[in-house]
Amino acid sequence: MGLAKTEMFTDEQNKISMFAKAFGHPARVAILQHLFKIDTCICGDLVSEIGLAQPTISQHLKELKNLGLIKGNVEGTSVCYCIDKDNWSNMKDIMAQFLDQDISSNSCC
Amino acid sequence: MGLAKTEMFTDEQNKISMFAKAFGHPARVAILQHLFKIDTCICGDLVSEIGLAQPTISQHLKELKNLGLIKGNVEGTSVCYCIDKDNWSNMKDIMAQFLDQDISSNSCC
DNA sequence: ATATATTATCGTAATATTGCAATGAAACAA
DNA sequence: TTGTTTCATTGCAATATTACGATAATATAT
Repeated sequence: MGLAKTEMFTDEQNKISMFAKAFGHPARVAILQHLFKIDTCICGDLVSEIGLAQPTISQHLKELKNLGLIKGNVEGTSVCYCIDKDNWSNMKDIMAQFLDQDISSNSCC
Repeated sequence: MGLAKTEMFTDEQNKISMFAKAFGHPARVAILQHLFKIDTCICGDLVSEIGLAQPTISQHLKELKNLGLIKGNVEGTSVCYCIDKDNWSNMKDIMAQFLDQDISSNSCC
């Protein structure tokens, strides 16, 4: 069906999977890494940096923006995209809670 | 196209996105959380715990197993699934490197 | 006004993902 | 053997994702 049954899961589980889905494409990982690296960015840079077509990059940026992980300011004819620090930090806490679960030693495998 | 152009990205970027994709569905998040919680598990438990049909759970388990995040031992008629601790730890390091990037303060937004 | 530059949106094609009913495979019990 | 239990696999339908050409929208420059 291609449709996740989100209503049967907790808000936390849905939130984790939504953030994870955003990182589930190497282009978005590359975009975020580049935004961290230069800390100020316009989309044109990304198109030449990443190697995908401009509409494709624009679409990936839109997804990251909808999730709140980045924000963009219009500056003349171009748009300046950056990491949204507060939301990134918040996301990191949620993901860390999931990734850093303790593993006890009485495993059967 | 639905096809990610993995060849234009680094191994690290592809690895991050592959792990993230595994966490990109709430059912797999729930499965992993449950495996952490009880530390010994058979698939039957998960079907009643999660609420999806048995073939669906089995498919999600297969994906997690293929990535190496969990492993399964056959025990009579049932299969015992657990977290693969070494691989989980390794994945955590890779994800942390991505999530914990420093944000300098000369942002434009 | 016209041209240029930059980004967003639309439309479409190709592929991937999700979910489940039906069925298969393997181990065990009676 | 025959049935039961448990999990995997197959096959299919519905939806989502990815990518990009064409085009629109906006701001700036000449």
